[in-house]
Amino acid sequence: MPATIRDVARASGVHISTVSRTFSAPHLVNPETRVRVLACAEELGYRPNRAARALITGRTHNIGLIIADIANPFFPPLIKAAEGQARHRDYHVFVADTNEDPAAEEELVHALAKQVDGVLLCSPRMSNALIEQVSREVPVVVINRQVTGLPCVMMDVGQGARAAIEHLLGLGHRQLALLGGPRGSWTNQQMRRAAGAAARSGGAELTVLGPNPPTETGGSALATQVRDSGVTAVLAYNDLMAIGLIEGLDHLGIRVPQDVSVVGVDDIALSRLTRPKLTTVATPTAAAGRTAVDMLLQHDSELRPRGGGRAAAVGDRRTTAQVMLQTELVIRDSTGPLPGRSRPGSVPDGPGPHRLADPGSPTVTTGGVVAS
Amino acid sequence: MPATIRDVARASGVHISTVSRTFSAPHLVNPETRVRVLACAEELGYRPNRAARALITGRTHNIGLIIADIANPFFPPLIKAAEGQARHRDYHVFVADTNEDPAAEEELVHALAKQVDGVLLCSPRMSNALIEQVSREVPVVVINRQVTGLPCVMMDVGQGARAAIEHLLGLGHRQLALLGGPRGSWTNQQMRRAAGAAARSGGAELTVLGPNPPTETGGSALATQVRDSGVTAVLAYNDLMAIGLIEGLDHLGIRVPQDVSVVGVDDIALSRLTRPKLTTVATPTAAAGRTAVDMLLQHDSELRPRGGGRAAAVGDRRTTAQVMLQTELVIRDSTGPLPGRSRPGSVPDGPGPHRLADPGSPTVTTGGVVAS
DNA sequence: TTCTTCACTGCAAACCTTTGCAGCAACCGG
DNA sequence: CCGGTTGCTGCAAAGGTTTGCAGTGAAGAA
Repeated sequence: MPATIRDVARASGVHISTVSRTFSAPHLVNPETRVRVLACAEELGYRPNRAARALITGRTHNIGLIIADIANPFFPPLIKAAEGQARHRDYHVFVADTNEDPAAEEELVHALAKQVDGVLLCSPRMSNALIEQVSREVPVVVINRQVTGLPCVMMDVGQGARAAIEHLLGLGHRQLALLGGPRGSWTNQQMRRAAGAAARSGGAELTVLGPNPPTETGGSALATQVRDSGVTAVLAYNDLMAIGLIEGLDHLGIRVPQDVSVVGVDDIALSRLTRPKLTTVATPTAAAGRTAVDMLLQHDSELRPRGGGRAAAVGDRRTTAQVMLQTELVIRDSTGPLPGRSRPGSVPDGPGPHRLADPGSPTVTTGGVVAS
Repeated sequence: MPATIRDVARASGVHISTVSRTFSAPHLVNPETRVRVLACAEELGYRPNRAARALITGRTHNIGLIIADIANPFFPPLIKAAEGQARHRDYHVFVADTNEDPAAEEELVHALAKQVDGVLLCSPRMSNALIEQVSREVPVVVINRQVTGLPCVMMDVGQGARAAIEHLLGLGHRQLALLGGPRGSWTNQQMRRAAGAAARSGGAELTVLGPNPPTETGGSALATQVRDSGVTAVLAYNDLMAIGLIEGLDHLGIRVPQDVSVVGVDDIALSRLTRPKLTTVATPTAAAGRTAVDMLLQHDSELRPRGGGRAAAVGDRRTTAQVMLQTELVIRDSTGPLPGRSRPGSVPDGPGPHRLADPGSPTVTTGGVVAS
């Protein structure tokens, strides 16, 4: 039913190669011929078959985006930013969700491999070794993880966690807890290390609870543990867990921030909607999406050798940069002074969130260019 | 670099067709040969090129899912359900986001057309005529919209809106407002019609405000209008708008539900997290995702004719069913009795949500099978 | 022994497109 | 009038796979 290039050629009385050129190199064909061909194509509803084109050009003009959990509101801004950036470069993004399952992750990248020019691996749960292996099959940019030899875009959650801990120390807290995220998460490691160091150097004690599923339920399930541990302030792996925890504490009759302070990570839209509004470490998710697409497509314009070897596909790994994006602590209403010293009952509604305008572009390249 | 079928054939000393059969019809090849071929394939890291396979079989084993806005928490459960169902049938789902833009929508389905076996059009914003047109290019199942002659899965928001209005009437409200959704939304029409009828037959007045963007901001922007209109209860197009409205009213010093009652639609996870918890119309989004995939793939097993015509691709339209899924009103804390009669200050925390277990499968086929 | 059947494998066409090369006509400068 | 350039078009190979058909050898039946 769908018209092929041959149908158009027949209808317009030219060779198929002329039709092909009409679409992929219009300047090579006579204007008169061109309009005739275009008219026929229009009439027949012809659209070039991208799969067939990909077979020979080696370019699909698609990129894959693999993420752990679409339902986590952390991802949509990243997805949208990546889509927008890709669209500018005439690429499409296919999103796939792995349900936090490393096996599904691997299967997906294999399924995607031949249908896309590269994949963005976002917050991968699989091992570094496996990532390196799949990166030999298809160009990969890793988001939210550092793996040597591969292009990565990371968010400096270590710095964020440190800022959060220091904020809590400044409020007088000395008994702190960290709600760990999922096993296999690089972010989790970074936070743990940085938070631990910050707490130690502030003379405070940090209890680590976890690993846990990085969801609201994961957070609320920890409420009793948090209560029993006697801590007065908590840093959660992400906002969802923080919100879940607040919810769970509420059920136990523990108030936030009067009795316990809670800090999240991500600054998802939701964190502005809950009561109390969440103090959190804002991560530049949109910038991460844009940057990752740029890195994957940086060699876009390079010509592809015909015949000889396979395509020097997009994202040729001759220079692999590693980019670290900055995070920022946004102070809202879920943190307050240590219970003992608080002016009871009143939450300081004072200065409100002291946050700079949306980071967007202040991307800091720490890794620079690394030869591989 | 990536190994092709030819490399494997050479390595294992057989013809490429044997290699091909080893993967797509193992019973046709000698067990000994098979293990040898598999071993070589394993060693070379060979994976069949799905694009090339699709070129000849006419089946990509991919399905496209086009949605208006990934950031809307309404969609993720649907996406996940569709992915799960597809995986069972050995299909992959590619998700794409249109940013609520009808033009992007059309472009996307064209881009997807040749790379998938069918597309799920979820809450489309384009015209019915356009949908019918693209459905001639690629099999389509429409979600959240009724278009005659095409398979559709809908949620009965009309019934939901009616139930919501009746709930509000029961609480004594007579001045009602409906916060409209985006232009081009079928759901919007259904709600408007049903809510209008229910209000009329209850002797109440219904003001329609809109159209509006179906987001939290869209809701909060309407706060002053709602105040000035003097209504005492509001039904919003979706939960996001409802939550935004509550937020906006809060800034104006108007309390929910004491001063104004608010009902949302969708029952997104978030609606259980805000304070007050949202009264809302629960929609069976997961079931919708599953059902849509099933409908698209129902002719999966049919053999494809070689040569002759093009593939009788998936979702052959010989019988096109239209399925209507039921919705359910979930009463929580954002609705209360008419201000005049209320016991001031206390929100009835009483019976809590009186909701049946997650609907899941109670899917009701209203349309039955329709010849096309 | 001869014929049939069977299990397996090879051959080659087909899917739809891109692209290097060659052909061809018209035009230009000399 | 000739050699060269320019602008356009056709030819055919290539890309990786599937699959109908035909061929092979061996086993079984008559």
